[in-house]
This record gives sequence, structure tokens and C-alpha cells, in this order.
Amino acid sequence: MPVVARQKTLGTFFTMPPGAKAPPPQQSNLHEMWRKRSSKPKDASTGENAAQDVDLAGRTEGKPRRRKQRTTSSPVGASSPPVSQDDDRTEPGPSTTGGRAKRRRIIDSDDEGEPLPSAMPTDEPIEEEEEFLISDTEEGSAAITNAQLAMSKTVDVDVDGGWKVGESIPYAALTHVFGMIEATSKRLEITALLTSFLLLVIKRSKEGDTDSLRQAVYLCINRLCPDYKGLELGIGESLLQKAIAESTGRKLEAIKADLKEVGDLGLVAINSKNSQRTLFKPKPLTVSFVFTQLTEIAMTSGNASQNKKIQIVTKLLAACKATSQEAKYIIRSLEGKLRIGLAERTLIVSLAHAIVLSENEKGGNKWNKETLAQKLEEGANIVKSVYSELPSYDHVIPALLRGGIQGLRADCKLSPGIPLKPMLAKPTKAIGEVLDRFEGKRFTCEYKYDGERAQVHKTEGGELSVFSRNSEDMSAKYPDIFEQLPKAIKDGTTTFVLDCEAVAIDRTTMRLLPFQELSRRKRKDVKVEDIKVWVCLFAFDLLYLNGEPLLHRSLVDRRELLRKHFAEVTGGVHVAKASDGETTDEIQAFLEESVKDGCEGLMVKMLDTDASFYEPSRRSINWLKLKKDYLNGVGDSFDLVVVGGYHGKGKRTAVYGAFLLACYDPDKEILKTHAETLKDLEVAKCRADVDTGGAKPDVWFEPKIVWEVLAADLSLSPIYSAAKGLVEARGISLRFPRFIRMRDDKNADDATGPEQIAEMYQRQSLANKGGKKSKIEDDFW
DNA sequence: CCGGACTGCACC
DNA sequence: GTTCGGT
DNA sequence: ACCGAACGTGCAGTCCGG
Ligand SMILES: Nc1ncnc2c1ncn2[C@@H]1O[C@H](COP(=O)(O)O)[C@@H](O)[C@H]1O
Repeated sequence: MPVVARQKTLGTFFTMPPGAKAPPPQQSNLHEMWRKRSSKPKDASTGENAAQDVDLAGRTEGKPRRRKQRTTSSPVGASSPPVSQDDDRTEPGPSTTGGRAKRRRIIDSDDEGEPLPSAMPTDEPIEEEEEFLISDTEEGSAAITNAQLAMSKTVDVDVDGGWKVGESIPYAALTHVFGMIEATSKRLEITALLTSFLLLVIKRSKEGDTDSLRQAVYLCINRLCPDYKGLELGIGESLLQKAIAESTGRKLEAIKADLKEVGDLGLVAINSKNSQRTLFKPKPLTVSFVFTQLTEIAMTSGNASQNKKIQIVTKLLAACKATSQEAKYIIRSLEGKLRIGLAERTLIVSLAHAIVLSENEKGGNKWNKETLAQKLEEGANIVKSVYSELPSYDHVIPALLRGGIQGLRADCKLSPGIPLKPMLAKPTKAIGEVLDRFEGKRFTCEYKYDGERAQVHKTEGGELSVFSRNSEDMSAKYPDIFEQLPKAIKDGTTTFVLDCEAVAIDRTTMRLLPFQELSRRKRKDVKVEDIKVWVCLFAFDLLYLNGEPLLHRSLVDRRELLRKHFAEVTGGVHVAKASDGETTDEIQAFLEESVKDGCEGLMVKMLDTDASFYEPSRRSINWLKLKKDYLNGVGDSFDLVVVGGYHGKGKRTAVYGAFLLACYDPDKEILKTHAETLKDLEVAKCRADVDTGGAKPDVWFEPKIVWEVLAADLSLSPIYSAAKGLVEARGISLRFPRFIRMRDDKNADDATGPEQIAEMYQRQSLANKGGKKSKIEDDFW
């Protein structure tokens, strides 16, 4: 069926102005200028960074903070490439060992006590090979080869003699493995380490015990349950600082200072540990206990809940062995970032490998090398695939322990009511790139709507749910969807899973609204009668229908089923606008049309063959996205002055993590920034103090360096003040800013001015309002 | 009891 | 959402 | 090609002072 749209009445779908999109987005990153200690700037290549925006005035004072690196900021680098620091050793700090030790473990002290074989205490870099033992060393050499790693040869990961079958897993055993994982950046090695640990867990679990493995797995990926259940810790950096202060008897201020220096609360916890240690030996922590306590923290809410949470954390910290890294990982788990270079994807592979290896052992290790290698790979693929269809360890782990890899598929299937992993898209720099990749294949281009992903399910019981891109249950946010969708469900359509984009719409003009409008909607307990900004659903895929998964059907088929089983509800539910045109000109024209209609660009998808199946696990990125700002020299770019900097965290400790950029207002002879920060206030109020608030960068710079920055869009911001008053009371900020290059040839007063920014904002806004309205074709379906 | 500050969670 | 660095 | 880690804002829950 023709997808083409024809004009129709109300349809304007296009949206609106884009104007604003989200808040100033995040900035991207930047790069920092150099690292600290190095006397020599190694420089590197490009850096990048991002921009935020900023404020006004020209006055900038720089704060003296860390002079160390700051020195640099300037010019030097400038002239040369911006530097990225890469050296890895960029270590942070001063003396501290700060940031994560990268390649080799620097681990320090804390670990020393451990009986690890290799243990050497000092900071000496340790070669990895010495760090652990290969248990079955057959090859003469002790070195771990990639081939061995790829096969997940097991490695000795026990500490303190390990634990016995049926006993609870010591938490120290887990954190010991975390430490080993953190000490390397080699993926194969990480996989092997984790596999070895999980295999131990499996072998030492009693028959029928699925909790041990399940809890260990959850702690490894730092979660408590599937995301759609919505259980959250409700604790973060600040509460943790209080807890650390409380448990060590140190002052909150001291903790904060350490954090700034070291960039990682986990390390702060470990380093501050001794001051107040009680003498009696606490009972050692177990994986199960830690998991239970974390869950407890997550479940406490309401009055005085923060104190209760802090108490639990304090209790956990007190139970950590002083010589271990337990405290570090307890804290990082609570912060939600383990930062050991291990995340879900790697865990899935390790889990699959551990299961396969345990099956092999049960069978008497009969598989030869080749067979084993092949079973490992196949196992990983099966687990990945099954997990992507039913992303719940609560289901998958018991099933694996029960029926092994072979039984998994039958046991765990896509089922409405439980979100599946979404297909993702990869950026494309030119239309030519799209053609290259899809050469000779049939493909389609669809509008890339600017809203939020909405995976809509209808279960057998008739219940509707909406899940986000990250599998969170958003049902409470969209009563409007529940009101409209039933009208779109044709007779005979019982159960289904739709993949859609939910976009804000103005129901009187039928125009699509910018993402920013959607993001400002209420999120919880929304009642239809209170809704001011309505949502329109644009369906682009159908993953399940009437009891049958469609994941292994071609996109053409799925799309046809979608059109056949659903009907359009004007302004409420539509199918994504598509064009199957395949020439550069057609694509180019459709891209422009999409932008005019208020979309971000296009999504390009293969139509036939198994390459068009909905299998997020096969290739994490299967679709292509084409946006104007990706195209060379096409997006809106700005030349802005760097006026402020924010200290980076984690890996970026000791370097700037973000920058505040300003545009230049010649009339006022001052820099008007995108951000209204302190400075802005200061000016208004005279030079009062600076501590107002959050928008304040950690450091101010002399306005001198100019960077060219590219943005996807402009948005209105309550914080930043660039071009404030020219378009609206709010200032304008950039969406998805990224550093393009240094403009050595420009001075602060050559920077982009507020009127230019205001003009661009108007232009983008107009683009959508203007034209004819696009319409929604009803008979399309 | 109210409103602001502060923090965490969710998304692009 | 974008980008980078490491494998 | 993949994975993990940096990066930012707006709503909502809790705390806290008036
Ligand atoms: N027609 C479409 N097909 C697929 N995704 C779309 C479409 N329109 C909008 N999107 C959104 O675009 C997102 C992918 O783009 P990005 O997040 O930039 O990689 C998806 O998560 C969807 O929410």
C-alpha cells in the first residue's frame, strides 16, 4: 500500500517548531585540556567538547582552583591541538591515585592483605599474567592468549580460600573479582574473569538454589530487578557522602573535598575508612545480605526515609573488612556506577559461558576444544537473543539453571506485558553512506519523530502498557494513549506489541510540538482531564500480534500487518510516514520534508530478508539514522567563547568535564551568555557572592578562546541567558552540542552574536509552522 | 501546612 | 541523545 | 564492530524552615 501521504485535512503533522528542544542538553563532553601532572602535554588529538552555554559577562574571573591543570588551559593547547589527554596515565592526581587505575592495577594498599598469589602489594604495575592463575594450564606458557580468553578458560578468582558448596557467597569474593576486572581494560580478560566467578557460583550453589546466581548477576550489573518493575535506590551522591561521614566520623566537608580531589566516592570511602573503626570484627558480608540490604534501601520511602537509608548504608560500611575493597564497591553500587568496565552485554556472554562450562563439567569434560569453543559461542548467542526478548534475569536465570542452554528458548519467550529490548540506530554521515550500506537491497526511509520511544503492549487479559526505550514502565504517564489507542485497534486484533514514538501535539492546530514540550509534561499519576499537552503515537513497527512473535518476519511483512490490524485515529495514532524512494535525490527531498515537518530527520531500514528481522541482539545497531546535523557542513554551527569550566568526574577527574560557552553581544560590549549563571545574577545584584547556585561553573575563564560548536537544535532554557529577551523571556541553549574545532583566528568579540542565535531559533521555529501542513492520510491504513 | 532547596531518576 | 577510547 | 564511560536537564519525592 501506498504509503504515501496525501494531503489531508488535518494533518499537519508536522510539527512545530522545533524550537526548543530540550534543555540545553547535555553537553557533550569535552575534552579537557590537559591533564594535570604531566609536564608535558602530550597532546593529542582532537578534543572535543561540548558546550553549554553561558552567561554573560565578560567578567570572568577565574577561580584559582586547581592550578595544576588549569594552567594550561590556555593557550598552549590552543595552539596546538586541543589535546586530549590520553595518556593514560593520566592519572589524577596529585598524589592520589585517583581515578581509576587503568591498565595496571595500582591498587594499592588496600588490597594488600589479600592472599592473592600474586599479590604484591605495592604499586608496582603488575603484569596481568601474574595477576591470576590459569587453572588449567595446559599450554606451556602461563600467559593467557587471546584464544584462550576467547574460550573463557577459567581463571582462579577465589580469595581467602573461596567458599564451600551451599555456603553463602562472601561479598569479598565478588569484590575481589570486581577489582581484577577493574584492573584491566581488555574485554576478553574481563569476560574470562567474570565467567570464572559465575562458574564457581554455579558449582557451589545447592541443587535448586537459583538465588545465589541471580543475586550475584544483579550485583554485577548493578540492578535489583528488571527495570520495568521500577524499583529504585533513591540514594545518590549526597546521601552517600553523609553516610560516609557518619560511618567514619569525618566531617562532611572533608568528604566533599576528597571527592573533588579523587573524583570517586568509592575511593573516598576506602581511604577514609580507618579513622573510626570499632574493634570487634563484624560478620563478613555476603552477596545475599548485600543484595537484600540494597533492596531494603530501595523499598524504604516516605517520611524519614533518607535517614533510614543512611543508616542501612552505614551499617553496611561498618561491616566491610578494612583491608578489602568492599566499601568501595558498596558505595559505587549505591551510586549506580560500578565503573569497572563491565556492563550488561559482557555479563550476558559470561553468564552463557559459565553455564556452558558447567554443563561440560557435568558431562565429564568430554567436549574437545573445537566443540567447546563452538558451544560457547552458540550459547552466548542464544542467551543474548533470549534475553533481548525477555529481559528479565528473574526468568532467564532460573530457566538456565533448570534446563540449560537448550531449554532456554522454549522457557523464555517474548510475552506482552514484559518489555523487550528495542532496536537501535546508528548515525550516518551522508546519504552516500546509506546507499553504500544498503546497496542492492530494498530499504525504506521513515520520518524520525522527535519524542520518546513508546513500546505499547496489550496482553491477553486486555491490559495496555507503555514502556520506554530503557524498559521503564511509563504507563502512568500516558493516559491519553490509553484513551486513543483502543480506537485504533481493529476487530480481531487481540494481543500485540507496537514500537512507536510518542510525540507532543497541539490538538487544535494538529501540529507536532518540540520535544521540550513533551519533556515538560507531568510524569506520574497523570489524569486525562489535566493534560495540557497531548501525545500522538506514531507506530513504526509491530513485534507481536495475536499470540505470535513477529521478530523473525521481514519488515515488509511486519509493516503490512501493522497497517492491516490497526486503524488511524487522527491526531492520536498514526503510522510513521515513510518513503521507499531509493535515489539520493528522493532521500534528500524526503529528509528536508521531514525537517520541515518538525522531525529530526530520517530512519532508514532494510525491508527484506533476515537482515530486516527485529533482532536487537544480533547487531546492537541495525537501523540507520540520518539527521541534518550529521551531514558535513550542513547543521547549525556557532563560534562561541569559552567562559567557564566544570570539573570532570570519574575518568575525567583532573580535567574539565564540561564548559560554559558564551556568545558575544557587541552592543552591550559584553558577552551575553547562554547561561545565566552566577554572573548574570551578580551583575544584576552587583558583585555579590557567588554561591548562588547550581548553574555556576566551577571555574571561570578569561573570555578569549573561541570554539566552533555544532548543535542539533536550539532550545529555550530557564537557566542560560543567551539571546534572552530576543525571542522569549527565556534564554536560548543548544541541544546536543559538540565541539568541532578551535577557532584560533577569532577573538571573543568575533563570536556569534545573540541576534544571530535568535534568528536561527526563529528560522527553525518557522520551518515548522510555515509550510503547508502535512497531512495525515487516513486511508493509508 | 506551605513552598523552596536538594536530590535522584528518567529522557533526549 | 553524542562522542571517545580501548579491544 | 562492540562496549563502556563521560557528558545535561526537567519532574517528583523528601526534607526543612517559616
Ligand atoms: N520511524 C522511526 N523508526 C524508529 N525509531 C524512531 C522513528 N521515529 C523516531 N524514532 C526514535 O528515534 C530513536 C533512535 O534514534 P537515536 O536515539 O537518535 O539513536 C528511537 O529510539 C525512537 O524513539
